Amino acid sequence: MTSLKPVRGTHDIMNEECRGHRHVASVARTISHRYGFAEIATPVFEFSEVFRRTLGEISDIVTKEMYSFEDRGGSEITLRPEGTAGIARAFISNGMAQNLPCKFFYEGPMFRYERPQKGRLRQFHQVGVEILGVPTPQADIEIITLGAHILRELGVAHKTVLEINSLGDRESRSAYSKVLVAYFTKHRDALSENSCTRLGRNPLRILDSKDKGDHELVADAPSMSDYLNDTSQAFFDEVLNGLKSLGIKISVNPRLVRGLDYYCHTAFEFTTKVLGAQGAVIAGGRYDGLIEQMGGPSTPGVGWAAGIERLSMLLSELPSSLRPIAVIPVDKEAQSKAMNIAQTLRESGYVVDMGYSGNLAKRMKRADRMNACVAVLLSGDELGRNSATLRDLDSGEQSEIPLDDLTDRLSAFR
RNA sequence: GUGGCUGUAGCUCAGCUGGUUAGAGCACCGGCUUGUGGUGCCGGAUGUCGCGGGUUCGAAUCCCGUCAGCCACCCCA
Repeated sequence: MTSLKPVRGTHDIMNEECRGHRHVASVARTISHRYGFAEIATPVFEFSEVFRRTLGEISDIVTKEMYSFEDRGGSEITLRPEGTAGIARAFISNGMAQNLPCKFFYEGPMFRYERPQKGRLRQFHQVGVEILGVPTPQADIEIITLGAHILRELGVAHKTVLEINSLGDRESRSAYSKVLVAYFTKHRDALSENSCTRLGRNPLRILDSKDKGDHELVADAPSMSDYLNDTSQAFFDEVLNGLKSLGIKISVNPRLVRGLDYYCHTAFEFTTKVLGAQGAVIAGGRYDGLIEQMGGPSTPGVGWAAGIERLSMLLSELPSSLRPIAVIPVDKEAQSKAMNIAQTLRESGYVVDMGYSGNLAKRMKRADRMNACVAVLLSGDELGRNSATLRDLDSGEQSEIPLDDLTDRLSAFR
């Protein structure tokens, strides 16, 4: 056991946890489907270039978190660290610009070489959605509403808040960026070490620094909202109003930013306080520049991704699973007939458990452990009379019934 | 990548300032009950005390290293 451990940051997902993951994924899938999103499953690995181009050479993900390797044919391959890049690639590869808009839902494992922590693993799982080809705020509104809907359906909405901000279009953003760099450069001495390095490569990120000293500087820093040009402001207002009219509660957070260049306009996160430091459960934004940056036709996009593990930890209870029916042969003569009966029941849609060995007591015990609702006891004698014993495992009541009535009688336990 | 805490049975943990056969509860297996589970009673099995090295007459206990987990930074889902 000591030598056969899973790789750091990975683990085996089973039982309750597995059911939790499944539940999150299936709720996300069905609700997304209701909004017209079609599922897409891109490969879990791509040429490394796909991620380098979309995530940018300087992002943390690309510089230190990718699982990359050279395959036997000499290709540079990377296990996907997130889902959008693969979809953008698929969009271009398949010439999907021909029938816009495209609405995609995806689900699956992602890989990032990070130091494991609560809500942060090296192999983790996401569900996500993307809308490609819609330049107007309707897409932003729809996609955020979808996120809120999924959280509500999962019963975790009350544990989250929706934070939202606008990064403006390219013009607004670069104007703001200049002012911000100037401001922080002036106060460089007071800035934390981390933020000083961010000043050079990613000044916007200073805005959500966790350093206490930085907070004061940030509080007095020029605000993005003052630098949005008219188009950008109008866009943001429309998103905000649209969400309000759909009854979505929002909290505008002018310090919410996105690191990567191609992000513009809407940036949002559904965050929670109950998961410690890893508070974002759904995060996304608009990325009008992405497809073009990858070499495709200029196509606007907006999307989000959600962490299945994180959402799953928020779940307070799982939907109850179907209780099985235990089919129990009491003696050897009944063994093969029991198989037949179990098979018939399974084919008519019942969940049936039948153990492989053990006397009656053991099989009853097993039925109990499996949380079976009813046991069908079969013996040679009874089968000779064409009957079986039906035992209600909750009340303990049991009676002998004709085999022909079995399916009907069991329907009461469905 | 940086810092702090932790690592004893399948799980949750106890084991005081080093002292000889390493414990409990839950779970598991068996029996009371050879055709009846969930409660009860009785019994049983299970550990290279994370791994490697060191100090010592003696290490689960102290020291060093390493690996892993947790928490935070960083980053993000």
